[in-house]
Amino acid sequence: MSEQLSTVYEPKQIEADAIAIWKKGNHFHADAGADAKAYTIVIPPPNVTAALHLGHALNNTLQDIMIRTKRMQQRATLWMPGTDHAGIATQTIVDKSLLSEGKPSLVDYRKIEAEGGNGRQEFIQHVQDWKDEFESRILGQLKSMGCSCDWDRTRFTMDEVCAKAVRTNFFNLFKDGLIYRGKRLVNWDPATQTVLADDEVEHRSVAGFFWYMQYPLADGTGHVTVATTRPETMLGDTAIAMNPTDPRAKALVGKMVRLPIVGREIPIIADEHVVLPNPESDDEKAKFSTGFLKVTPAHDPDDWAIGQRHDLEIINVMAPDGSISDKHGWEDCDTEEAQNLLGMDRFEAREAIVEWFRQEKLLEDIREYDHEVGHSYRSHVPIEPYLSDQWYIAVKKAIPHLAEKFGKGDIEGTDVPANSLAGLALAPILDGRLKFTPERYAKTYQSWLENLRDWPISRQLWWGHQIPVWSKQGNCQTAEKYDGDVKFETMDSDEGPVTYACVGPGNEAIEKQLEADGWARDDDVLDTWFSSALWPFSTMGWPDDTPEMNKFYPGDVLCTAREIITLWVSRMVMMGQYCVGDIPFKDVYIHAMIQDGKGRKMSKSLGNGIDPLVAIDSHGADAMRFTLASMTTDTQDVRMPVAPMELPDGRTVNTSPKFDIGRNFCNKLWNASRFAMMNLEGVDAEKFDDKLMTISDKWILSRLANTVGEVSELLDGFKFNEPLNAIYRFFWNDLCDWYLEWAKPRMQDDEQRQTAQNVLAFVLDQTVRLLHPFLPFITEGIFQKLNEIAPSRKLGDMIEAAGSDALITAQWPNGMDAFIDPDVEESITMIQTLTRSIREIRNQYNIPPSKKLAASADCPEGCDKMLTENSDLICVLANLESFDARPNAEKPANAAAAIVDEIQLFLHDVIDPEAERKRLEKQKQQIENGLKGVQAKLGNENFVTRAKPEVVAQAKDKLAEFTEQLQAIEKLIAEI
RNA sequence: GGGCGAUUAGCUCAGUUGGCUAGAGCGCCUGCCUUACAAGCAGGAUGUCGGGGGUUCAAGUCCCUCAUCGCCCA
Repeated sequence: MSEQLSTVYEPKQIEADAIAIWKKGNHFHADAGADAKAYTIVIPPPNVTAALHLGHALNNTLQDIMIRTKRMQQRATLWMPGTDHAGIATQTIVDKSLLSEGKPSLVDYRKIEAEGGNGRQEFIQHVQDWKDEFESRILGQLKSMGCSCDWDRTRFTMDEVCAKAVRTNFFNLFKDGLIYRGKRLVNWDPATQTVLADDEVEHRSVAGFFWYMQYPLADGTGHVTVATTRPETMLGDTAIAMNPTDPRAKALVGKMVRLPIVGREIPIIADEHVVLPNPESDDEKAKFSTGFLKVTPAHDPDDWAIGQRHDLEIINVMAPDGSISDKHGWEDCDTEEAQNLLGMDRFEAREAIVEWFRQEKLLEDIREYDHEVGHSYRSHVPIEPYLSDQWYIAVKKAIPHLAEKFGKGDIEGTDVPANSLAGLALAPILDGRLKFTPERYAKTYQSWLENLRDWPISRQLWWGHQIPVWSKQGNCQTAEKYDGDVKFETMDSDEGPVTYACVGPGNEAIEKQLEADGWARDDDVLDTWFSSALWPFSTMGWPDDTPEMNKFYPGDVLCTAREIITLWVSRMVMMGQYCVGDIPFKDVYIHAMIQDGKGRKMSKSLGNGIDPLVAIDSHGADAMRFTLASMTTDTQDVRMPVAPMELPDGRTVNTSPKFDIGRNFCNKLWNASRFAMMNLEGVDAEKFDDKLMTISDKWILSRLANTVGEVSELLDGFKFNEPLNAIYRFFWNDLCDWYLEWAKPRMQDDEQRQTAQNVLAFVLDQTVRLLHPFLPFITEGIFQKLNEIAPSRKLGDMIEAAGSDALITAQWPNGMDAFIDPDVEESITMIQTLTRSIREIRNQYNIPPSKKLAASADCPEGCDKMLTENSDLICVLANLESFDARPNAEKPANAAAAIVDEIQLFLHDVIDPEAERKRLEKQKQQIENGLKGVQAKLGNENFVTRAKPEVVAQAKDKLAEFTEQLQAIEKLIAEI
């Protein structure tokens, strides 16, 4: 690293070189047999639907910072990488892509499968191809960002190792009686035709209507009017409900209503759920209510509950695709009007039904109404509450055999048993074993678990872990011939009892036997989260007793975004406890969400996203990481202005000018290092003599020591922007702005060269160590050059930087506390303040930078010695030929003056009376302002008597100082 | 509907337990290619800390309230 190198940092080559060094040394690989204490982070697996975006870049940069720091702190460090199959999301996106290419899509493969062909396998092959492509792109992106994952251990949620964990866990849950078949209303996505969990439903405000429809009484004595936002569900109405306190209830409850179109006679019932009408009310429901509620148990969760209370008939009038159908539980579809509706989409049917009521003069009113409607987070169509058979996990059911380990009975203040799945996840946050950073997110986690409902785990998809359950009509439990891990359960269904056989992993022979005996495997797959929940240990080979499980579980940190808290974090803790008996991580770090410059979420559809690879092309990987880390505070959102930029290769791409911050820093680091290397020729650690160290040497070492302590502590507390700022200030504002400038002349001086060289080599070494977790590439590059030019970095017997072939495994800076020297720092601060003051005067008088001046100072007894001894420091950086400090020094004629703390500073032979008066008046004004403030405080008796003594003392010191300064400046003004 | 967060310089953001004249980077103005760096150096200007009320000797910081924006959950 010397003259031949570019004066501008070029990341490409350095990045490639560093990657080669790390690969050759196999430094990312974690040794399960190491003696050192383990440190484990398991990646929140990115899903294979698409390439990574900037949010992932942030997420993984932070994980890499933690991992690299701990690796340098000599922990046995594992960062487990991998990807998630993302069932519904990937299946949907592959289907869409097939459609857009005009190829056979899911509909066609379903047909093939239904006709006895291999449609399922053929479709899955397409998804598999997609997965292969995106997995490799994603892993490539992570590698380009410098993520030091243990690539040899890369996992995928559907690979063999993870699949075994899934099978094992399902089998255990089944054996524990926690998995059951349930028929109830689910969130149904008619587009993708699968059930969705509550948290896969997005609520959106929709401008809709209330339709007021008249239903005639069966006895011909009149009608009731119902208000509904979903007229199409009326086909499945099985009652009309009224509030029992409604004055009309007495006469009406018990009567029958003839359901229009269908002709079904349904009862009027009393239920307190019904809201009484009140046009004046602020409550929207009361405002729009007629007091009569149509009850459709098969198509509305509230109606379902009413149906349960009154034992109402449940009539499902829709097919899984959301069209009106008499094939799924609707038997009295006899009238012509009803027949006409069959096959219509639910929204077509809505219009047709409204139109029918209009024609029949039964439509009383239409009123506009904005309301929240659940939409599929994947297909974005409105969710249909739909009656369906699904597999559920009982989350609040006590598990007797876990009572001993985890306790039993409800956790205080909740209805969650300590030995239920929810309880297993709830307890660690309550007893403090599990911590969130920032802390406020613990509340999200806690309240979610306290209000958890049973979790539906089956999905009507093909892409995923197929449910390992075989079924057969009847009670078939006496099946001793299946020898192995099989658990039988007989459950009731509409068609009588059905026996289910759950088969554990590795029993293929039994599976074949079951099928030969007429058992049919469940077509459905498991919810994606079922396998994600196991990720912290399935990746390590659980349920087998592997070296990885022994060494690296439980892990340390999960780093993720806040929308993942309920989806992932809670289930990982739950299953970690249930499967392994311990929480999968102690800390959960929740980082901010990246928005564009206008506060909008980055998204493909808005075109405001940034591809990390593009940012790397435009600014370099280190620059991107620096900027992302520097923006990471405890806030919820960060804004990242997006702007198009033309790259050298001609592409115009979306990137962010914010990455300039990182690029500028890298460039500065590059050049400071280049300068250092140019001056380190001939450095010899054996020639270092601590007695020759100057105050500037002691000062930079003191500043370094402070920075090392600060940075280490902040990183342990999951701070990212603060440690980075601390290093920034140290490197740029101390090392570059002052120390390097002071070192320049010393490098030409035979007496001082070796001292300056050794201190500089040591400080640069420590600086790149501190920066390495943030900027792995450039720091590794600099470290390699430093190893060539200054192989040994030590300061005599005082301290030695432990050598290493590669920075990635070099020892983290430590043991520097003895270098902290407040007196030295105070002296240098004074020298800097004086220097700045001189520069300011020079600037204001427009004195050419090249012109050397003389200066002197009237300073208090005591600091004259320090200033005189170190006058060269001021001379070098203020471009003076001489600087002379004495107590009671006289102001020379024609000198400009300034007050600096307790010092009067004189810059010789530059006087311009008018300018000087103006300048001094301005400073006088500042002093007076300060003085007024302190006087007001001390004049307040309450302040003097009630404020803390040290605060009062401080104010008194300030008063004395301002008073003196004011006298001095008034004298200076008078003398002009 | 419940919860969380944000509102500080033109922009993006810091500001720890209340306590010196509220900071940084970018941008802006002035002067510099001072042989490490113009992606740089030196200096400068810019704030009723969203509005209102309260607690306190003292509030950007704590409490109440209003407004605007965003997120999570139902």
